[in-house]
This record gives sequence, structure tokens and C-alpha cells, in this order.
Amino acid sequence: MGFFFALNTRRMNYWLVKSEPHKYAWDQLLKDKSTFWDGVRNYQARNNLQEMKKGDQVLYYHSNEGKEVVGLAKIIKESYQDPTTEDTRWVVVDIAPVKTLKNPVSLEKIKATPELANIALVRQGRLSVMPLKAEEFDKILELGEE
DNA sequence: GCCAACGTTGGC
DNA sequence: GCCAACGTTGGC
Repeated sequence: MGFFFALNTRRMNYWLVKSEPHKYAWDQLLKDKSTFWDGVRNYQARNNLQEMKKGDQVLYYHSNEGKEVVGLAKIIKESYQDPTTEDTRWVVVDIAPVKTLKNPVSLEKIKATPELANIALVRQGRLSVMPLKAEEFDKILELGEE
């Protein structure tokens, strides 16, 4: 049984999402306890949202101001129609905070870390929802807890 | 505030 | 279906 549990655990997916702090900051998510992740109007980001499964872990990045990974969140509801638009092309997911990183991990630090130099956050600056490999996810968390 | 990167739109 | 024009994101 433990063997199968380990396999399932390994299938969990890891993500990084961006938010401009003046639009919706990490602190706001802590206050709200959960939110629906709306505003995605890019197909690649949308496709990533649709791949998210309940329980997947999500790193929360502040773009523009801060430019750092500030917290860890999780998916509590899988993708459904974006309630802020009639347009059926767009979806949202529900996320909830898990913990605040002891030390935010800056973009600068990420760029300077060889294991992280190729993540989409660096390579594809405009993408707002991106997958991470387990190793990359672990590395960022590790940097955040130092 | 500038501009590079890149996605989308629309004319042909 | 190509590609120029345009809009948006986000780092600097």
C-alpha cells in the first residue's frame, strides 16, 4: 500500500503562478483563506490551469513589485468556467494558502541558481501560469526556508 | 517610463 | 496562411 501511495504522491504536479501584488497580493490570499484564480487570457496559461489537479502545489510569485516567490499555495478546486466573463474559453481554479516562505526567493536569486536557470519564469517572462519540475519546486522551497 | 518578447488580429 | 501592426506583460 505504501508503494502505491508513494507513486500517487509522485504524480502530484507543481506550478508557479504570478500575481501583481497591487492587484492581488499574497497577504490578501492569507486574509481571504482562498480565492479563484481569474484573469488568465492566454491559451498557454489557460492550458496549464486546466492541467491542475486538486492538491497540486503552487508557488506564488509577485511580479513587477517584489519580483520574488513569497508563498506556497495548493489547488483546492480544479478548473471551471471563469465567473468574471461569459467567454467560455477561460477558466479559473481555486487556491488556498499553505505557508508563507521564511525568506522570499527573488528572481535574481533564481537566475543565479544553476538548477533554476531554465525555468519558464526566466525563459518565458510573460507566461503567468507555468509548470515546474519536482526538483525545481523543491529547490525554490529550499531557498525559501534557508 | 522604456522597451523586448511574444501573443493576437486582420488585411491581403 | 502569411505577416505587419498592434496590444500586453513584466523586467529594468
